[in-house]
Amino acid sequence: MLLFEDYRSKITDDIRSIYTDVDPSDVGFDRTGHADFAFRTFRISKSSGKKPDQILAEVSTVLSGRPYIENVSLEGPYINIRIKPSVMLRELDESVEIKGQFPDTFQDPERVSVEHTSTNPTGPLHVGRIRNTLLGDSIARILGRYGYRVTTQYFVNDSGRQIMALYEAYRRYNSGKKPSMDIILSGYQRIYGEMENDPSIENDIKELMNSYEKGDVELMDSIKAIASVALDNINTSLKSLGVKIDDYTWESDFIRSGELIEIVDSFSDILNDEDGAKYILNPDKEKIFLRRSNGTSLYFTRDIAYHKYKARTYDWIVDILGEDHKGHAKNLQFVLKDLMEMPNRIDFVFNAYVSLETGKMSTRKGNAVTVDELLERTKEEALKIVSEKRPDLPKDKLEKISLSVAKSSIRFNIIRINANKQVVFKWSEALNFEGDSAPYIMYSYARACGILKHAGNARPNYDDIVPQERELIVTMYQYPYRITEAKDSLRPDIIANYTLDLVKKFNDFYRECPVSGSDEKTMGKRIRIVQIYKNIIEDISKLLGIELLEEM
RNA sequence: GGGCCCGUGGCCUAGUCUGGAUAAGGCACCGUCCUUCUAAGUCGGUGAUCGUGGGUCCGAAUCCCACCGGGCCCGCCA
Repeated sequence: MLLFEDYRSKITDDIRSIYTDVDPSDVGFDRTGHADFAFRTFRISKSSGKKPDQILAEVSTVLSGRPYIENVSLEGPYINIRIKPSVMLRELDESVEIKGQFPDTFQDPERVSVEHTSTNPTGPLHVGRIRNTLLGDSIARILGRYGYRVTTQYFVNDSGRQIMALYEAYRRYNSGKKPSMDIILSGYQRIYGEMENDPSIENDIKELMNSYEKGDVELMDSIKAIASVALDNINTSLKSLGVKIDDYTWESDFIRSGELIEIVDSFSDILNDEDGAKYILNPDKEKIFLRRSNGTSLYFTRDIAYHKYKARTYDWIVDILGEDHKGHAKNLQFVLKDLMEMPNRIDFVFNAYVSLETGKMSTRKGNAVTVDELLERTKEEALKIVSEKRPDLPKDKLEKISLSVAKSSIRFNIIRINANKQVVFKWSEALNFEGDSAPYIMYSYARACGILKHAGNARPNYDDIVPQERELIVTMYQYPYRITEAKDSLRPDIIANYTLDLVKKFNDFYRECPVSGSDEKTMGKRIRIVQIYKNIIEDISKLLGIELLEEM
């Protein structure tokens, strides 16, 4: 959990001590610039018959006794509440100075698993997939920041039909050659083309699945070896964006262990049969198949086993899935919660698809922008720009800056959009580093570093706060509320959009409030403000995967 | 046919959960500011029937209903 002075709760509690029936949603941050907090009196006026100025008098009586309240005033039907900026600044400063961060985190014992990516190892990671990756990675980081003990998970498919096709392709076309991503991918694309005219392929795949399911260890190992080549390639791409997976689980592990058979057997009471295939019914009377008629297992059953595995270690299971998995997730939820009565909290986060202007992305059809390609081109573009802007810097520094800009931009552009919105990938947007972008944030950080480099020493001071300072302080103060919101709704885009708002406030401050050269009291105050800002941007950068630079 | 998601200036996005003060940013376009801590920045301007039509409410981008447009799903695939 997060530790900080929660004025919103305090104010809400005070108001509710007078009007017990007040709706907490009537007390909140004001977004219109009238105050810090606003209390809407409509409902209380109606229920109590009191006029707004009577309500103001009563609310003022309670709130004016609080040391953090600056003033309480009435504007139409709104009671506007302002917090003393010096108190907020002191709160921020002491947290940063003493705890090293604002807000401070109290380590929660609860353990959380965040599964993301889990893409089939059949080809290089592409732009359509990393939306899932980056969502999951940021969610994991946000939950960790909030205080949970978080582990990221990747479920590796080395058992499905697609992987058998991949392996069969390698065996037919490239047997004996050292497997590489190119060889694997081209074979995979080729076999789906030839399958239509050559029924022997289908038969061979079926045969492979049978041997596999019977526990042919040699076959399992061979397939795992091929899948590993693709997985290594994917992992290299993940690493290039700063994504780390803590735990890989292979689907084949549950076949080897015999657990899948136990799971199907455990449903014997409600199991139905269709030509030897086994299924159960969901509440909508739709069939959920658990085993094929030829006895081989299905992804759904392997996923049950995987979730049983996760439930042994984690209190809270979070799965990031493509929106095409909504049906799968609904059924999984039904089986785990209703049938197996799993007590763990389970949440699914869905991401809508990223398409190209030319249509859908597909590994099989070779119609996709890979992560490596995206990173390469973005880096080139960044290098062009930074070389123009900073001809004074040496080559290696320019390279370093462009790489950080590229990684950060890619992550930020994807993460700042609400996950259930469909996205069309456009190079013109990916290569734009102006406006609402990662470099905008990074640049403001570099400016903050510049200020601190130029400023001298001065004793901290919290007095005589001017409007631009106040706006920045209030926005920084809101940070823990935004972390909490993002954690509750599992939405990193909330943090991304908050950050843009925060940077704008910092830019206003930067323009209007010189630090070095100002009198000692003013400088003492502004150095503290800049240091807090720097600290919060550093904190946020870890949540969003932005690589900050002291100069750029 | 059934289910889920999305629709906000020319383009992209926030706000929708929890209804409330002038609908907030960015791109593009026009104009401004580098003798002061980095101009990847700043300030100002043009530009929005919040998909359409009903309804609820003192009050609707936000809630309800219908419809339209786009996406996804409805496999013994994953």
